[in-house]
Amino acid sequence: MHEWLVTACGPQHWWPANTPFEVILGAYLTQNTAWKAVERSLDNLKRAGALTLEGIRALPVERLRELIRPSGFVTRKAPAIKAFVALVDDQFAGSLKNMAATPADPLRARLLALPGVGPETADAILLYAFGKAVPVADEYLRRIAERHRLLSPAPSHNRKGYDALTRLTRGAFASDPPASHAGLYNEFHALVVAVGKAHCGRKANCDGCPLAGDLRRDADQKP
DNA sequence: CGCCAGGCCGTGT
DNA sequence: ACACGGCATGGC
Repeated sequence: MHEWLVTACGPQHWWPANTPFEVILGAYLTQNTAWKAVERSLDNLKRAGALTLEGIRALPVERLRELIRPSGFVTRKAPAIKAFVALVDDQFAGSLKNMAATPADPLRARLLALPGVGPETADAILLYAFGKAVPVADEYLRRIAERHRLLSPAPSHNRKGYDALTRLTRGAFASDPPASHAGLYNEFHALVVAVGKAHCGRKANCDGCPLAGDLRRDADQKP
C-alpha cells in the first residue's frame, strides 16, 4: 500500500511546520479538526509571537483560548497546551531538546499522562517533532484497514484498536532496515492523510489511487 | 442546511 | 473492558 501511495501521490514532506514546537502545537490543534482551521489558529499564534515555547509560556490561558478559537475545542485544547509547557518546564528544565533526548518508550508514557494527549497525538509528537521511529495511526488508516479486512472486524477507537493498527504498520515495514523506519513511518502516515483528504471531500481529486472510495465515513466495505 | 474534520475524555453498561 | 456522546468551530 505504501509503495502504491508513493507512486500515486509522491513525497509529502511532513509535518507542515518549521520547528518541533510548531509540530506539537499543530498536533494538539488538529484533533478532530480540519487542518485549514488549524492554519488559521497557527497564524493567529504567529502574529502574537506565540509559536514558541516561550511565547506560549508568557500567554495567559484566556488569551491562548482566543487565539486558537478557529480550531475548536478551545476549553480543552488551551489548558492542554499549557500543561505540555508546564511538563517541559517542570520535568525537562524548560528545554524541548531535553525532552527530545528522552527514549521513546518512557517519553510516550509521560505524554500520555498529559490531559488532552491520547495515543495519536503522542505518537505524532514522537515521530514528527522528535524523529522517533514510532508509527502513527489515525481514523483514515482505521477505515482503510477495516474495509480491506486487514484486522479482525470491529475494534476501533479504543486503545486496543489503536495498538492493533500500529502493530499492523510495524509489521508491514518489519523487513526494512531499522534505520529507515522513522522515515518510512513519517511518509506513510503523511500519505494516508493526503489520500484521506483527497477522498473525504465532496470531490475526490486523487483519481487512479487504489484506495479511492475507502475513506469516506459512509463508504462500503470491500469484498 | 447538514455533515464532518489528521481525537480525547467522562460516563454508563 | 468497551461502546457512546459530548466537546467548539468553521469549511464545503
